[in-house]
Amino acid sequence: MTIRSQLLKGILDACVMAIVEEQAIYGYELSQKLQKAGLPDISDGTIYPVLLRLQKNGFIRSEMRPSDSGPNRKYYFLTDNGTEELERIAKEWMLIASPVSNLLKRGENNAKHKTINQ
Amino acid sequence: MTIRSQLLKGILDACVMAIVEEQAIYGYELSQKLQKAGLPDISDGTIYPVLLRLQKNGFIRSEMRPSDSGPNRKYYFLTDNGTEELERIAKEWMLIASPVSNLLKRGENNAKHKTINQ
DNA sequence: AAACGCTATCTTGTATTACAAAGTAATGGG
DNA sequence: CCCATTACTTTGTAATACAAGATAGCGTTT
Repeated sequence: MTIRSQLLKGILDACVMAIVEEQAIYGYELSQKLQKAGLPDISDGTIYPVLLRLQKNGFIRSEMRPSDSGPNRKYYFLTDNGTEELERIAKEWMLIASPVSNLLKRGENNAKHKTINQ
Repeated sequence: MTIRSQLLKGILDACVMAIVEEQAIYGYELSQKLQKAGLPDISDGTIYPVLLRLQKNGFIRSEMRPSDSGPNRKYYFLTDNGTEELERIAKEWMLIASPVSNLLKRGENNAKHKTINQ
């Protein structure tokens, strides 16, 4: 498993909900949106389970619609519960991301750090 | 499992390494450092497995030292491999954290977003 | 029509890891 | 001697990103 996989844990659901909130979207298009948003190479084997999970939990709902070119598409919409959940996760994210980013900046020049214990 | 648990996945190792890089430290003290850094309530059931994993992978090494009050302490140091790994994870973190934060900002006012599909 | 490529979705299995829970052990104070 | 505190370890569980594979509709080319 890659580092990236681990970093995405838990936050991918919120990313998907954030995109669905902006506009109703179907799975295949979603992976392209994620790519544009700066999260490339999220495979459909990842995305569809996320969508199913979100729907099962009542955070999104779906609606089949025909396509001009190709098989039917399942469009997803954010529910009210989904909006609440998204807000909750977004808050938690900020709470975690901020201190982590600070820690990982590591004071720019680490050669300086020679503590008593070293 | 909480949202927070998921968000911490994969990044906790790097946080621990970042702290160990600053100064040699033992497990018990580490949880207090994490607290101060803005990551409270990381239990020892989480921290010690992290330390064991990092050591097994050669990213940190340890050294027993007597304590003035209580049992001996196992101090941890970052290895050269650890420094490299930390840098790798830090880069990946920035790559993920930035687009995620953007997505989760959700354009401040979402009431406006009424697309054709809604 | 047969073959192909693209669009689109779903399912199964695996590896990883935060955390709870429980246990072990050393020290010093009462 | 008991107990609190410090300090470390082990075991088990739940959650989830992803690979891999299966299914199927549509248009274009052969």
